[in-house]
Amino acid sequence: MIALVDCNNFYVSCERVFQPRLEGKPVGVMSNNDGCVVARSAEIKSLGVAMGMPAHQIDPHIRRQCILLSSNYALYGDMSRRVTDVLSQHTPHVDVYSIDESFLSFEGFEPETLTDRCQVMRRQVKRDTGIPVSVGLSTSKTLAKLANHRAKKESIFDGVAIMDPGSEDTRGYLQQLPVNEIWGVAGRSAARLHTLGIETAWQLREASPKHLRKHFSVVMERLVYELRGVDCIPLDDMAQPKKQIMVSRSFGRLTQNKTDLQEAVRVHAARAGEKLRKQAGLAQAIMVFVRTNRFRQDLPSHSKNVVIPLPHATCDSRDLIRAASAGLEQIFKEGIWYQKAGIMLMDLCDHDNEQLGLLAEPMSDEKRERNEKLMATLDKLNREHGKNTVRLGIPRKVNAWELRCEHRTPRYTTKWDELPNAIL
DNA sequence: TGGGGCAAT
DNA sequence: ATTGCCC
Repeated sequence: MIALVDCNNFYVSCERVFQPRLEGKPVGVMSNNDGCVVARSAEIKSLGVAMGMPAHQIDPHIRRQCILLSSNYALYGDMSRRVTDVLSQHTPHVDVYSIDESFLSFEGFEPETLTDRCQVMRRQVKRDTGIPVSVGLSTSKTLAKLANHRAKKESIFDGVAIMDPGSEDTRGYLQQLPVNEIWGVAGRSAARLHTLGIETAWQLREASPKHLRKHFSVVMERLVYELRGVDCIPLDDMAQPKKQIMVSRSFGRLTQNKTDLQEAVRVHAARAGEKLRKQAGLAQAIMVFVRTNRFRQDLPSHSKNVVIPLPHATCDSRDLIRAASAGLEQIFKEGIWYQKAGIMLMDLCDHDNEQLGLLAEPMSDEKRERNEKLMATLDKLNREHGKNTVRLGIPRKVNAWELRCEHRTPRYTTKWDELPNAIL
């Protein structure tokens, strides 16, 4: 059996742990740059604030009743780790799927005991971390996800729902469920399914996998089996090293300033290097891209990218920064109002599969070892003493590309000087 | 008016 | 290489 544990309104719940006065109020958390609403309390949902809605599009009358917070990823990341720690006490197989969702394998456990077991787990998460979670149980990840959805929606389940793939109850549920509510089926795919006469989850389950593979892809074929209760996506599938690594940010405000873009690209390249070293990989190319704000039709639009091959496969931030800066030189244009810059590491490989370019001279083992040691030390310092303890090149304190986050709460759990204050 | 990743084309 | 799609 597989359990999907999903935190309820996760970012909002994290904020409420440290600000209980937010309980019962319409609270939303916005994406980076205070752009869109990405987490909503039940109360703000019933005011009609939709998921992903741009904050500035909320009706001013509604907006006045809401509390909208900037994202506080330091807090959410730490709370997420605490939740995962509790889950790990209940089964050795925890696969973290996203910041607020984990798949747990309960293989070998008695299925009859699982609902009770998960109730205990759920209460412990609430008691130890303050975060409310819901649990869906079934034999495939897709059904576990649907069971989780029911655990949230139908109060009879008290937060833990189990779906037997062969039961009448499951059949009835799937028969009334529109395909677009299945995990992995959204607008476009749903519309195409409709043209094949498939409107409900049950019809998809009963369809021919081969037929669907022809019209869609292996992903949709798998989904049919998943709906039948056959688990097709192995847990460690998600722990595989990434094939590409991207770091990009919109700027806090538009900028024409080349220095802003240079700094942003350097910081992004360094961050990407960190991610790359974490998965013990090497990159063989890096792409740099810049673009204007697509929504500003009053300004000239401009979007450009360039791929820079790296002379040798590397995870050294200095190499990545150098290449990224060279790339920016090629695509930067004066007089353009830029909104976003980013880099993508491509052609990733591991240390054993490094291919030498035709013209590349192999680096001496001694030199390579010194470089690796330097990067390892850099990562360790930033890990143990907080990020930005050591950085390559020093960005200016005030710049246009720093994110907007005017309503961010304190980083209660990760910064000594932002601890919650118990003295009134 | 977000960020990240993958697979199909 | 680029685009579309998904969360």
